[in-house]
Amino acid sequence: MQSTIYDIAREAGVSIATVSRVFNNNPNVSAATRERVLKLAQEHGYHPKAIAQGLARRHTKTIMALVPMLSNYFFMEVLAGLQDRISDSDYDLHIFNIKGFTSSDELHEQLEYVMRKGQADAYILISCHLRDEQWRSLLKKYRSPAVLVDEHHDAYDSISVDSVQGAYAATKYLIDQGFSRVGVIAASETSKPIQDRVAGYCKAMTEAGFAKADARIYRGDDTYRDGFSEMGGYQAMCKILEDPDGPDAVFCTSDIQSLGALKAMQDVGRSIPLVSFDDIQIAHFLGLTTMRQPMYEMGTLAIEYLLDRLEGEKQSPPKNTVFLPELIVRD
Amino acid sequence: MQSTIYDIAREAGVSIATVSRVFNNNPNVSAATRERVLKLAQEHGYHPKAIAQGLARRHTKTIMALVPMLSNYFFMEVLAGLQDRISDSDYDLHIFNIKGFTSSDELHEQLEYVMRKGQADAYILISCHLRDEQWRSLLKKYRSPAVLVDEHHDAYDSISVDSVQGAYAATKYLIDQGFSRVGVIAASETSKPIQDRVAGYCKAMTEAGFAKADARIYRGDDTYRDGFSEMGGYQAMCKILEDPDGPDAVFCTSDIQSLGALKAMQDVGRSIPLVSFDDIQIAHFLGLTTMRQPMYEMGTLAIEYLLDRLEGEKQSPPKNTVFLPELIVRD
DNA sequence: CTGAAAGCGCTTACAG
DNA sequence: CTGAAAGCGCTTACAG
Repeated sequence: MQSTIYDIAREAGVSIATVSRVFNNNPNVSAATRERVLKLAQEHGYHPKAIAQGLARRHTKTIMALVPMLSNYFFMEVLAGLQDRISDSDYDLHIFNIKGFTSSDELHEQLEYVMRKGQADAYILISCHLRDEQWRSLLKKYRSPAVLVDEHHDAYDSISVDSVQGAYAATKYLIDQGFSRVGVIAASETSKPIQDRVAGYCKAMTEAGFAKADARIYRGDDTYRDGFSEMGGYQAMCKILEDPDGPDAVFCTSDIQSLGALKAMQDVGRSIPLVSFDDIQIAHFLGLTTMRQPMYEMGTLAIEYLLDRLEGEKQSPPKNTVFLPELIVRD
Repeated sequence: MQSTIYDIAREAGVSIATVSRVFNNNPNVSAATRERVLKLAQEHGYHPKAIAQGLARRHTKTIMALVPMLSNYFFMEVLAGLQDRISDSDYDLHIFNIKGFTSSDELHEQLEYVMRKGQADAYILISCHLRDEQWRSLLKKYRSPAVLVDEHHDAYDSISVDSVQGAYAATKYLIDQGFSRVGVIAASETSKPIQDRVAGYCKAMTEAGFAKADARIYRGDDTYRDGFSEMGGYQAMCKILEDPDGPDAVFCTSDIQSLGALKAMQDVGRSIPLVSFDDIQIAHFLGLTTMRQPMYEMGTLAIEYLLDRLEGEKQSPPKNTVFLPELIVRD
């Protein structure tokens, strides 16, 4: 068995309180006994167990990021910000992947499942979209600090991007270039970001004087990752290319879908102007024109919000930051 | 404060042992009191804290995946396998991102830092490369089950890919096509997979009768992610394109570098045949010919190995699986 | 079917 | 500078 604080204390001829003190850098330990304890610990490979410390201290010095689709490029960029910012603190970041769910009720349930175990001092909920009453019920049960990323709710600290405005700007950009049949590659209708981006597209179209009937909305398979996938974009673009009355320019709801769309165009040897959304790393190398989300900054900000709740003003009203996506022109 | 088992017990008029039993699905509880307890728990939002359970039970029902570069496409595919396989068990997966390190000593230290806290019952160490004595010293201190993925050591369960053979096959494929100046886009010389892949390349070259001097090795910036980056591949390809005596075909050590290389070729309007390594998701949509690593399978297998240690034969000798990469021809 | 009690491995006033 | 003791929130034989 791994040795415990008792083993070390016994061998060092001190009480467990003293051993605890040296590991907590309490100055009230003589240099001699500190050294003796440390040496013994080294020999035994002893270190206080986080679980026991957590119980005794009533906090774990851990922040947990909950994310539905870990294998998502958006998340990875947010994560970079999370990591960089948290490494300045004395908290550790644990990442937990929410299993597949088919309804917001299931998501709600799974969020509860992990939060109620109380494994972390605070939570970062990334790309989790719930209904108002679900957010409220969650808040009522678990009062550990939580920040929402890529989602907005008054009762929580939150950091999101204005998808409607972003999609609006992207579409308008295309319209202003003179394209008269701008289409959109969307994905699952149940996805909130998709709803917003389609809404932004429609808004720009309407404002430019197009009729409702002029809306050209295309979707590929949206069972996998809500359609935020290469294949989703590929299939949607295939439909576009087959459509004799199809778009002469396209707004695509994510970079990863654009990769698929690009391949579809390449396969048939045609090219349609495309504006995308996200600006993940590969976008630069794909030469994608896209609406940039400040993913890294969203990550650092999320940690700052949480650290503030944890160590600063715990009771201040929720802070909601909404970023405006920025058009990055390439190609 | 969150309510505890004592609150529920008191209100239900039972002992904490009984409350514990209902949450552990112990059949020795009358339906009536089970219901009463559950109802009260529901009202209070009570659930046993994982941390207290862990201490009392002496295990956490948690497996932790340690990975140096979370934002790595290779890891994401492994992760998918991890997730799918673990969801059949009653273990949870926590992911911990090892902070940046510049030497294997630092990596070693950081691995120790997290493992010694004993937060999980078992560990999956992904793409962690240490020296023999470092692996042994780690093993000596922490006897929780651990499996190595993308790394090999006799003393541990491990799952890896034969990079030398993979690179050899890729290079030979190019040589067999009649190219006489096959080059390689490598990355950091300190990276073990890179060393192996360059070795495989050299082996194929030598075997085909080329002299040592014929080896054409190119590298871009390798400070970021050991050179496993779009930019690394981009820069290396730029050098190739500028070299009048440059390669007429290239083996590239990873798909992500190939993306950069592709862009470099596109920028100058030239194209050189490329064989890559990994077969991450985007490879298909990029039309990359590549040596496929069975990343998903590596993930599922890793969980199986661990579950076996945890619940099956704890003392059997280490199992080492080495996959052979498979050539996927595209383009 | 249920409870009292010991124990998991720590931390932290409190007293000296 | 150090120790005895209570407590963190649970589980689990043991006894009934």
